[in-house]
Amino acid sequence: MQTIEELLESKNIRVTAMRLLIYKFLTEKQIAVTLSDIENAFEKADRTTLYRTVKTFEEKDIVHQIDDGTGITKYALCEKGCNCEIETDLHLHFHCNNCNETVCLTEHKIPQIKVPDGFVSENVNLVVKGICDKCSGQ
Amino acid sequence: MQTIEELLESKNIRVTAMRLLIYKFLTEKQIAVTLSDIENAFEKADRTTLYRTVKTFEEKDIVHQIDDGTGITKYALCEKGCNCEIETDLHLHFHCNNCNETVCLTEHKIPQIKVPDGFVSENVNLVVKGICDKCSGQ
DNA sequence: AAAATCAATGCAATGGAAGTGCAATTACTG
DNA sequence: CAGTAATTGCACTTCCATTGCATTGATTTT
Ligand SMILES: [Mn+2]
Ligand SMILES: [Mn+2]
Ligand SMILES: [Zn+2]
Ligand SMILES: [Zn+2]
Repeated sequence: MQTIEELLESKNIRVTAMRLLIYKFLTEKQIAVTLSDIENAFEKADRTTLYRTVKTFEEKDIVHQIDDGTGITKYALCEKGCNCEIETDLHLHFHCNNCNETVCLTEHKIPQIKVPDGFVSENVNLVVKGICDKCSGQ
Repeated sequence: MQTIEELLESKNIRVTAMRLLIYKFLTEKQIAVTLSDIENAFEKADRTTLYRTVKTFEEKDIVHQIDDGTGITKYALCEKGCNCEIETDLHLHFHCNNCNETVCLTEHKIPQIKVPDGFVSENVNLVVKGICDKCSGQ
């Protein structure tokens, strides 16, 4: 089991207090978060720093971006061993219309999607919307 | 075959010159369009009018909104007989990474997606990204 | 037909999120 | 410890979406 410090170093990211805090925040959240969520959690820090930290994490495949259709970009930690870099880590995302939370369903891979002749599929974004387990009350 | 006027009236939308023009524009375009696209096509008209016209069309299930991941909302005419209102008209959308165009693949229905116990699926957004037929050169 | 009513349009302004330039600060290197 | 490079904070900008309000235009009522 590697520490967060070790993880960051292994990805060639300098360890800073801010980065450790944000990484920890992301691990504790079980859902995808917006930049505003992070802002609210770290009111002392500057928005830009938080923004750039997340962008750094994204470049280094520590988090992946999620477009759940709300119009606001969300981020979630990548699973260990995920292959974000080859854009083939195609798990689906679930957005709850009730609580507005979005979760990664990493177990649920996206099925092969057929496209018409002449079209070349490189990447797929699949978001299921509905009621999450917490809100459906079971 | 009903005229555009008849279609609008059947949906309880007042027929105006602007609405006829925008509807016609949408039928001529074979791809999903942004508000800016419409703006450029109607430079004499005010952006707000165009915006509200499209919103009206959307409410009345004449167009549907498409989130193709570019961050800019696009719109396309609904097929006749589509069931946007019950959110079960689940065709997929294709976004070309080369020409940046997005098309409805209305023939390609979205397969049934399994979600974990406790989750209730109400709607699915599926966007395939890659190279379109025009750009793949075949 | 004129008055009254209601919807559509145009203009101006706002809000929210994303992104950038630059200076100040902090961390690393020798 | 000095020099260098990366990180952080502040201010500013851009872009798209959205709203308030006055004006114009169309429809209905008398
Ligand atoms: Mn995910
Ligand atoms: Mn479509
Ligand atoms: Zn929920
Ligand atoms: Zn193309």
